[in-house]
Amino acid sequence: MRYPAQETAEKHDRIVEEASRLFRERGFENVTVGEVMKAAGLTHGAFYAHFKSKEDLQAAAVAYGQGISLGSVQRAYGKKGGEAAYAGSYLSPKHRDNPGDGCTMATLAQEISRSTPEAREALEKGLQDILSAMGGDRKDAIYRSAAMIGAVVLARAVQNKPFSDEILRSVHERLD
Amino acid sequence: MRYPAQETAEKHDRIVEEASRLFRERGFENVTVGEVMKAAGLTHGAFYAHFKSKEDLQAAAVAYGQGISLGSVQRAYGKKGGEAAYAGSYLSPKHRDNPGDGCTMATLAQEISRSTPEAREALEKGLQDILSAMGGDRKDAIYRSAAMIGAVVLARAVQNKPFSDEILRSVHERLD
DNA sequence: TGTACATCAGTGAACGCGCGTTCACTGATGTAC
DNA sequence: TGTACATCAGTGAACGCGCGTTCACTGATGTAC
Repeated sequence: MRYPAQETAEKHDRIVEEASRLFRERGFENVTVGEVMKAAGLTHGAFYAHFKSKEDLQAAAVAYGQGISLGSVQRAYGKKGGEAAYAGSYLSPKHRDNPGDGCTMATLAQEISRSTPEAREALEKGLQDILSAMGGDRKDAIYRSAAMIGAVVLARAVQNKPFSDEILRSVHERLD
Repeated sequence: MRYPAQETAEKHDRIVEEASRLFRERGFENVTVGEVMKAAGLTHGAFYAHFKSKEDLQAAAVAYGQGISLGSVQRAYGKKGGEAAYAGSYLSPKHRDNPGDGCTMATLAQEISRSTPEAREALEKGLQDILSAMGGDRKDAIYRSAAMIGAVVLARAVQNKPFSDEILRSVHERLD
């Protein structure tokens, strides 16, 4: 049956949000369309009323995730000492241990670099926006971003907790 | 039929080498067992005479790839000015454009962090060995590694060539 | 303002394809005596 | 040193499962007149 336009739009957003979270938690390839729809409170068949394909959803989910990240950067950099505060939270055990709520680039960048132009475009635009929001010297913003992302990627790959903590701390110290 | 033991061992090595290359090029999930075996000059059925499962191969391929990386670090850091030379080649367009011949962590770390304990262990051991081979201050080695890996990950995700080059250059400058 | 009808999000069964894995079979190797 | 036999890497067909996608159908919404 047909549903009110506003409800449909809300469901659409919910699909993107849940997809973004699930993809960051477990990777695009390891999440099924059915799981995303179930998380959004719908059945899998309805998916194609909202998106052309799973890859289409990926691009939307990446754009959404990058938007969230941009918001975090803007909020942190809005206050003084924001640069250090942002590095502190980015390089925290909390961020490392909760990829589903964290930076899209630190969870999906490698997968996305082998994915569609649309998904890559969404990541790229998000990164440019984030670098702008960081302000200051652009080279410095790039370099801080690379170091933070690399640190979280390595800290998540490593199984030994003290070693993982050491990675976060070592990079954090250098960025202060 | 049965084959000479030495030939079998050579084929085993070839499977691991080709797998490592293919996984780095296209990701573990996007490479089939059949493709790996074909690249090694065999048919897919023989795979299970060499490995228990595809995941088992992944761990072996990661260990192999990390071994190659360790060799590169040892060779570079053996000469004076090795630290800068290593950063220069790691952050080169050539490395960015040839993931199949490059650093395993810069291509597969995110996928591996969601994979088996064996694959993660192989990555972790490789990283520890590399940090040791870099010598000097350990915090510095960790921080340089994170920045270099993050830079290559971002440079590969980005589609705009000048932007991608800018990422490599910006991080390179800070590490000199 | 009311009525007729086209639209379309959602359901759940079904399809089809790809891929990891298994299996029966082969025949040279390598070992036991 | 020769002979019998067990081993086992390799082949290629087949299996089975999961997942993305399609499809017939439903029925309330929203629009045209």
